[in-house]
Amino acid sequence: MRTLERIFKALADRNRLRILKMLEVKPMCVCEITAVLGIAQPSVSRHLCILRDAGLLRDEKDGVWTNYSLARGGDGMIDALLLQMRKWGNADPVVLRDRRKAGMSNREAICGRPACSRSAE
Amino acid sequence: MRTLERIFKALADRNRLRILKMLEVKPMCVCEITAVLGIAQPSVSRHLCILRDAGLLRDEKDGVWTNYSLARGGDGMIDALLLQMRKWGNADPVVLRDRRKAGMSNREAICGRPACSRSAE
DNA sequence: CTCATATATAGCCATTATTGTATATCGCTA
DNA sequence: TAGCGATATACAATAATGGCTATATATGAG
Repeated sequence: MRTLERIFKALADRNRLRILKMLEVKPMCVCEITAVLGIAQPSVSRHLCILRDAGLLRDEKDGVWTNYSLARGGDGMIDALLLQMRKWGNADPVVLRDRRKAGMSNREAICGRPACSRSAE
Repeated sequence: MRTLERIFKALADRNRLRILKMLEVKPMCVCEITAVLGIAQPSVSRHLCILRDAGLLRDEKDGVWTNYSLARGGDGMIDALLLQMRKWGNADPVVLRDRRKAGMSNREAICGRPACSRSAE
């Protein structure tokens, strides 16, 4: 019950839904998600934290970056919910725009300023 | 997106989840639900309103009473969600207790005081 | 070591959500 | 019509949420 409530609380926010819908396409790092959402980075960090704590996302550190992706293969409840979610909201203009933005601006385009020396990637 | 958010917001509350889980067993009127939840009646009314506006419940007036039941046969999204919900939280102690209470105390037992003249039912 | 960058945390503020009390509304019965 | 009970609405107080700014942490480069 506590778990169920936490999951639904995590889903009960417009920006967090946007995050989930864009992560359905591909894993993304915090700076990419921040660029798409257009809100402050700390806000994004907190949203990601809430989604992760609810079990909906997993994070994987990759050097300086933290990549977030949809959780899978864990709790059956989460899997079922994420599977359902994939069917919903795909025609929403905001989701479409976010995905377009996410597709265009990959990490290099966002964080890849000269001073960042991201050439190793 | 707006719809999705409203649905999840409706589900993101402990007492509203309790309401849904007890309505999975049988339709109930407001006074029955109030007796089970143990919170003030206006609060219950408000919760029911939120769940109904999200499309999760439907209400049906029956004389003095308003019976609430799970929505069905309407939006595919709601149906799928309610179907999933039936699988979750059934072992939760709170859900079990609520259902036991709901089963024992039918409307007559709750509202059926002598002055209420519920003999017609 | 020092700096720059990516991400997380802390603190504060504005908004929203939840609750209870009081009151209004509606339906039934006498 | 008067009265009672079931439900809904109004309102005020408190709590929770989401956003931003500032700062801390961590990782890699030089």
